Amino acid sequence: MIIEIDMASETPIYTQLVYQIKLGIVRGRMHAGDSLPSVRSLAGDIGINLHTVNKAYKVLVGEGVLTQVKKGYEISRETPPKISETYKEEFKEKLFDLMIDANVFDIDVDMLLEEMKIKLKGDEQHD
Amino acid sequence: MIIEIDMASETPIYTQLVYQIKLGIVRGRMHAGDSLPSVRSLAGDIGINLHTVNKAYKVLVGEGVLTQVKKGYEISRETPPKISETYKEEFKEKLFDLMIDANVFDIDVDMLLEEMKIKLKGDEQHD
Amino acid sequence: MIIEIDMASETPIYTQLVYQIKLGIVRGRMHAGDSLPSVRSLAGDIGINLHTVNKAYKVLVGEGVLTQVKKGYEISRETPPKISETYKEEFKEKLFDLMIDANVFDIDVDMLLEEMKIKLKGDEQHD
Amino acid sequence: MIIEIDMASETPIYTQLVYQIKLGIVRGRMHAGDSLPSVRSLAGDIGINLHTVNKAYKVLVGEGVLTQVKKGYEISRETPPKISETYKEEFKEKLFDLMIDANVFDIDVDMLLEEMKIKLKGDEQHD
DNA sequence: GTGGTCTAGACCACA
DNA sequence: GTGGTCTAGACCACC
Repeated sequence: MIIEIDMASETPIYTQLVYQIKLGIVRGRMHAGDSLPSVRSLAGDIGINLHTVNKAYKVLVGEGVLTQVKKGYEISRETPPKISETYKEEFKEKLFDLMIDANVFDIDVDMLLEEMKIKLKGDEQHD
Repeated sequence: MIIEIDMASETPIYTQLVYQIKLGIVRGRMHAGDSLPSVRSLAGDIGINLHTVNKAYKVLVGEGVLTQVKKGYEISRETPPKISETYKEEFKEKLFDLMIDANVFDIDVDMLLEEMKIKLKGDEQHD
Repeated sequence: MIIEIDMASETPIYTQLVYQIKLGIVRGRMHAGDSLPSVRSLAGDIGINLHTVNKAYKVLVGEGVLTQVKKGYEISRETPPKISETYKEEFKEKLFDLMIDANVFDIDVDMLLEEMKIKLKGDEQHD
Repeated sequence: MIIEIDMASETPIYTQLVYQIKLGIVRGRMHAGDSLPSVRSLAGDIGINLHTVNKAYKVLVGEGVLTQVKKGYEISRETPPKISETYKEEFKEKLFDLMIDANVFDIDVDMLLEEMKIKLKGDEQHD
């Protein structure tokens, strides 16, 4: 698993981890039913605290992205994970705030989104 | 000034305040050179501490959105405020993370953006 | 009298006024015994509050630069004004702090001082 | 860390703290990458409020002297911190005002500067 | 009236 | 343990 963590970023490490795992799914590197590395081994590989990995996994379980099974964690088999209304509200709030900034600072969001669609596909094909 | 703060939200109050003020500008309710309510009066109106308002104002000054003058704070007269490269990077990161979630949870971002463009204009015209 | 006040500056107006008056003396535009404009007229000319001009004059009296006489204020006849040890200590502190910044931010103070010596003389001769 | 704060001074405590930290760097007592004492521990040691220390640290981060990392604050690794034009203008203003006073009060700045260069080096070598 | 500074104490998120 | 946020209340400088 390829995980990139920026220790200097202001984004909490567990949050970065959450998004890196989701990114793996979006790019098609990980599929429903795949099992994840153990908390201990992943923490060791990345060089971060056990608790941090644990928290990231718990968050993903809470979102329905991962499922905890006997032998550890795996990608949930039911897709797409159902998201709660409150989560969707949070999502919209965040997006709305970003749009406000885009307006205030004159950022071209449409162009950025095009870039990102490409970046999201990433190396989807070489997997 | 119309300010809506959700005390139950996990978003810090000062951050909400920052976005509410920016929203006022984007919607055309406040214009370059307009002066803002004093730290104490706004705090009193909203029912929060003056330090919280102060922090929001300071953040906006740091972003170039507000300017501090002898008699208080006002909307910066130079528009649009130039945004630093590092800030833009942060912006892109946040947007990228949102796009990941949109993919994972099958959210139609394009549709949401249309909604938001309308919401952003808001009551621009009745002012 | 030529007084330049920057209302947008973070330096208090009365402080700017104090320095502008001292600058007039240093440049030889004003001499011992000269009387100053009345508080009211100067405030009117600059467009600031009476209290502000008053405070500046009071500070200068306190420093021995001005003397209050029946008809108003005049430049002290005794030169150079004696300064207290505590004032000199303050002066040294300020200068020391500036030197620290010069070191940290790699500013060439010697060069700046040369510039300033010229600027201080200013239009000394055309008066 | 050696920090000297004058509680009776009219200079704000956080400002004194800012200069004391810079002085530590200039004197070579602290180097790029060194981590600073935690906000709370330093506040406790000096006997001031943690918010006051916090503000000093924030100012230094804003100036590029300190960097905030996950585990706290550290001296920025990139040296020297680049200083903005507006900051340099402020610096020149302050220095100019001091030079005015030096002229008015007949203070020998050149001599003081020599003293200060020695004081700045301080105990650089015994460390 | 305005903002600036400082204190004291609380709760939370992160690692 | 670390910093982030928020509150409450105080005193001061400036205009």
